[in-house]
Amino acid sequence: MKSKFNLIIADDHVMFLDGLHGILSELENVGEIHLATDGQQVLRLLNQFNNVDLVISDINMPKMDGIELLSTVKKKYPEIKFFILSMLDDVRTINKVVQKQADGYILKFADKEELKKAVLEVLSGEQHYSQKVKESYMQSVFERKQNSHVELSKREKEVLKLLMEELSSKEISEKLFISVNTVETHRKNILLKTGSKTTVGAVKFAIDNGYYSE
Amino acid sequence: MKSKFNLIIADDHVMFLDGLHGILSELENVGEIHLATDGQQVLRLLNQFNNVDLVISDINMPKMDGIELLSTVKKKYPEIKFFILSMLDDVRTINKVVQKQADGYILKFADKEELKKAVLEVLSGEQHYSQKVKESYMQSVFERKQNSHVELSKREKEVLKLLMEELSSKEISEKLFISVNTVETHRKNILLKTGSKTTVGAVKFAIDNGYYSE
DNA sequence: TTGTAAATCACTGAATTCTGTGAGGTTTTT
DNA sequence: AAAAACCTCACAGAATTCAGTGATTTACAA
Repeated sequence: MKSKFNLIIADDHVMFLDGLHGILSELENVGEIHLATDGQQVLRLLNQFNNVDLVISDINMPKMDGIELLSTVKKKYPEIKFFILSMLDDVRTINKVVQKQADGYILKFADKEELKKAVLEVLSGEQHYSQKVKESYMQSVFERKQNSHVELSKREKEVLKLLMEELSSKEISEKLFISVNTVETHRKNILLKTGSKTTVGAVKFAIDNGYYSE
Repeated sequence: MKSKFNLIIADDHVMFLDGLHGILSELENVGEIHLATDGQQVLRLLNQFNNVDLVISDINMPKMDGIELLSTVKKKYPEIKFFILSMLDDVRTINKVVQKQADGYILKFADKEELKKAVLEVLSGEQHYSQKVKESYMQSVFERKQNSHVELSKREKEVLKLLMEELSSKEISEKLFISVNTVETHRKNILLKTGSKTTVGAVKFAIDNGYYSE
């Protein structure tokens, strides 16, 4: 294990960045700390310095957000540790982060001791997720079990996607060059498969399962 | 002008609070700094210490948010300076803060130098608003009614929430003990306010804006 | 080859949503 | 005190969705 590690911290709130910088410089085995206010800047820094060990990043940032940055970094520099420091604690965000193999996820509600601990853990190869994050993730895993075996057909997905754009059955039928009756049948089957009573359920399903790209 | 001023800083992100504390202790004419993680705690501190000169507060906080706290403090302790430190830069929020006579509004995008400068200015009786805040406010003054910001009424939120549970208008009316016609009117207005063509749009809005807790 | 799933279409009737318009009382803001 | 926003209710017709049933064709797999 190295004695000095070099970091990049990214957050578009400069003031928060200043605070983080202060907190992390208190750690003895931390060497250089580079600061960035958006994702692209992080990539430039990684290009410039080839001795970076850990990237700590917020999610909401201009130009390139933390999730996208995470993907990019993990693909291009698989050996670099990456963890998310965000105030977002919703299920969907957490899912994305876990899916993309982040080494950690800390909420900004945490105090600086937890942050320091997390940094040290991640640097030594462990993972560190906030308690709340873990709970949310468990919950989502449980929820997913309920509709994981749900598979929509290709056509049903197309219909659902257009439905998400607030089109009526008639409008969808015109877009897909099929009969309104057919669209209605597809919708019926979508409700059946997703266990929904109304279109509302189908919309929630679509969002939960990524059939809808906002 | 006093030589030492005492502050209270309030933010529910403990880590941010730590950072702020560090930054502000660098100022020479700052004396005691009290920390709080919600609005009610600030009120308790004000009750306990009668030598506080300035409160710096975030907006999003549990128990009592920054706006409400601002009102309360300004009413009860008109001589105490108060400024908002938030990441919210939407027109509506800014309007409220300006209306309620805050001594300043700084965005978390600012750097620590601006924060220090702002603190000193406010302590010496001036106001300090971030450039962006001023711009947003100006814009809102000109645009007046063109508020693109969507705010649902309390009742509308209730209806939307039940709608998200796949209830029909009839079922919602039974839950809220109101007429079906009323529910329909609320739904009508929800579609209007959110600019939706169908319920699908309302559902997407609900999810995007956290009106739906999965 | 037989079966299963998918995609297509049709018909009906009931239920629900959407659109439009109006209106009276309450609460909040200005 | 006046204005604006909110909550309530009503009616009505058009449009849409939902539920149930059944059927043909294709495609892929057991």
